[in-house]
Amino acid sequence: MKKKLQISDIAKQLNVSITTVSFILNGKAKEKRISDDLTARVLKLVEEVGYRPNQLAQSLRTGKTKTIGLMVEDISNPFFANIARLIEERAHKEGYKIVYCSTEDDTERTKELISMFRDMHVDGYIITPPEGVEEDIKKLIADGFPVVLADRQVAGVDAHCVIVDNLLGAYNATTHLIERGYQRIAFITIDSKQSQMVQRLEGYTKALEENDLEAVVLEVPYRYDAKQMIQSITSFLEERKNIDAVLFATNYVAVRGLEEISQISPADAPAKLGLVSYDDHDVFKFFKPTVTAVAQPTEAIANHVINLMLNLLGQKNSTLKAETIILPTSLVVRNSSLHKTKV
Amino acid sequence: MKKKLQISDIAKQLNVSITTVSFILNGKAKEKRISDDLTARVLKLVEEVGYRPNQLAQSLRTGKTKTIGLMVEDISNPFFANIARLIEERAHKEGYKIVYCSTEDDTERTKELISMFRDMHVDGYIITPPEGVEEDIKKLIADGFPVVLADRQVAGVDAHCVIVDNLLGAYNATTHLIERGYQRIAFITIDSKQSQMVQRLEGYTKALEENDLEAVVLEVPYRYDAKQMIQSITSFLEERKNIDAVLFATNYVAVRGLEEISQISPADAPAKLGLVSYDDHDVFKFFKPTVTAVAQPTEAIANHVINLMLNLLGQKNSTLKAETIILPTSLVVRNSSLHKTKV
DNA sequence: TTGAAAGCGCTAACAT
DNA sequence: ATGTTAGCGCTTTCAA
Repeated sequence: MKKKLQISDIAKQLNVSITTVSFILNGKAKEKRISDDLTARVLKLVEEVGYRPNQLAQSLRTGKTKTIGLMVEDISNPFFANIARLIEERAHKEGYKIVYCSTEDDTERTKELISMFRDMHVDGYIITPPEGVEEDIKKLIADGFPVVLADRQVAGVDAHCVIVDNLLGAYNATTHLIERGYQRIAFITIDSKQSQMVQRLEGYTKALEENDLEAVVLEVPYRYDAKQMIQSITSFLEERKNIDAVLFATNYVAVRGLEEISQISPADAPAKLGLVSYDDHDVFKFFKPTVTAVAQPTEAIANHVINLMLNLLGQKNSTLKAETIILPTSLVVRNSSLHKTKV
Repeated sequence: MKKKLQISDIAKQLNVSITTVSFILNGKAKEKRISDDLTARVLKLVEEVGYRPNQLAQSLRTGKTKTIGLMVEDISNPFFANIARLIEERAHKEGYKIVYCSTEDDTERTKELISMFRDMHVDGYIITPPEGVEEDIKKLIADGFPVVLADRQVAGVDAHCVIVDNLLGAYNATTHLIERGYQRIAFITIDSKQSQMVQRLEGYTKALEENDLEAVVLEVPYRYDAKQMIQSITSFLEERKNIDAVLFATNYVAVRGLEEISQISPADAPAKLGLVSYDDHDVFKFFKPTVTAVAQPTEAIANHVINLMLNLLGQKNSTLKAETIILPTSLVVRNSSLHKTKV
C-alpha cells in the first residue's frame, strides 16, 4: 500500500511552507505574488510524484464537494439516460462530479435520496420530482442549496425548472391523428398528478374538444408491473372495439401497449389502429408499423439544466429569480399514424 | 439557512462529553459501559433535533466513506442497468452508497474514472473493465483496495471476478441453430479482445468445427456509430448471400443488425434468416419474428458481485484468495431460430 | 463510566 | 512573497 502523499511532503521537499504550496495548487500564485519560478517548481514536483490533494479534507475545510446530485425517474429509460449522460459530460468539463440515482417516482425513496445527498454534501440538486416531495424541495431551497427541477414542475415551489411544452406536444399529436382521419382516439396514461402528465392530458382533451370528438382515457396505476399494465390495457381495448387510435402518454406505457397490441392480432391490428407515443424509444423503430412519437429535445433539456445549475453554483447567494424554461417538442411521424383509410 | 447541528451541540445540551455521544452514536455504548439511561437520552435528543453526523468529517477521520464505486460499460444498456440496480439495492441495505458511471469501454475514460474514484476515496471498486486497464487494476489491488470484476476477466490480473460461461453460451446458441437446420451461420461481433467476446467467438467456432461447418465472422469496430455499424453489416450480408443464419455477439450489435435486416426486405428476410443474439433485449420481443437470445442471469451476477464485495469490505486485509465465479446462461428460444424449412 | 485532547489533511486569515 | 496557525467535525487513545 503506497503511502498517500500529503501537501506537507511537497512543502518539505521544496523547503517552502504548506501555505505556499496550497496557494499555488489553488491557482492563487499570481494573486499572492509567488515567484513564477517557485510556482513552476512546485507544479513540477506535484506532477512528478503524482500528488493529489485529499478531497475529503478539502471538502471538510471548504464546505464544497464539487459534486452535483442528479435524481431522475429511471436511469434505464433512454430518455433519462440520455439527459444524464449529457449533463455528466458538461459537469465534468466544469470540474464537477455527478452522482446519480433513480427515484422510480417513489415519494419515500426520493425523500431518502435527498437526505442521502445532503449527507454527502452535494453542492447542488438536479431533480425530476415525483409527487409528494414539495416540502423537501422547498426546504432544500430555503436552506440555500441550488436546485434545478427537470421534466416536470412542482406546484407551489418556486424553483428553477426546465420542461417541455407538454400541452402543445400532446395537442399536436392528437391533432395529427385527427387530420389523418382517426375519430375515436383514446389516451392511455398513468395515474399521476405530475405536471407533465396533467399537461399532456390537457393537450389531448383540448384537441378533441376543438374537433367535437369524445375523450376516452385510461389511467393505469403507475405501480402496476408489466403484466398488470398489459392486462389493464387489454380489457380497456376489448371493451371499446370502436377505438381507432391510441395516444400513449409516455414511452414505457406505450411499450407495454405495443406488446398487447401485437398479440391481439399480430397481423392486422396495428394496421387498423393508429398509434402515437409521447417520448421516443428504440422499440418504436422496430415495431411494425413503426411508431410515431412526440420526441423531446433531450440535448436542449440537458444543456439548459446544467447551465442553470452552473450559474447557481457560480453565484454567491442563489438568489437568482427562479426561471422556468419551456422547450418545444417535435412530432416524429412514422407509419403508425398514416391516414386511416390508407393502411 | 438552518445551521447544521454538530455533535458538540448534542453533548452540550445533555451536559455530557462529545466522546460519550460519539460512542453512543457508533454503537459502542455497551462496550464502553455507558448507562442505558444516558444512551437512551442521547439517542432521543439526536432523533428529536434531527442531528446527522457530518460524513465528510467522519470519512476524513476514519478513512472510510462507505461508498462503492461501480463502473459498467454502459448504464443505459438494460443488461448493465439491471445489474447496477440490484447491486445498489443490496449495498444500501448494508449501509453502503453506490456511485456509478459508464466506461463506454474507453480505456482513457476508464483510467480517469478509476482515478476519480480514488480521489473520492471509495471503499471498493466494482468494474467491467475495458481493454488496457490491466495495470490500473493491478495497482488498485496492490494498494489494498477491494476490487471485483464483473462480466469479463482481465488476463494476468488476479482479481475476484464474476462472469458467465460465455463459451458454452455461444456454443449452445450455435448448436441450436445447427439443429434447426441452419448451415451457413455467420457470427457478427465487435473487434474487442475482451475475454467475454473472445470466449463467445470460441464457442461459436467450436460448435461449427464439430459439425464440419465453416466459420464466417464479421468484426465491427466498437467505435463505429449506429450508421457505420449498419453499413458494415449491410455489405457483409450483401457479399454473402448464402448465409442462412446470424449469431450476434452482443445485444447492441444485434439491434443495429435488426435495423438493417428489417430494411433489406421487410417481408421475407427475417423469415429466411435465422437469428440469435447474445444478451436479451426488449427489442427482441417486438421484432418480427421475435428474436432468440442467450440470456444472462443478471440477478445471480449482481448477487455474487455484491456478496464478494461485502466480504472483502468486511475483511481486515483483503487477502482472500481471488475467486472466479462462472455462471450459466440460458437460451431463450423465440421465433427467429425455428427450423429453417418450417418458416 | 466518562472526558480531554490529539489528530485526519487541507485552506486561508493573519502575521511577517 | 511566504510562513504560522486555527480550525472544518469527527473518532479514539489515554487518562481519570
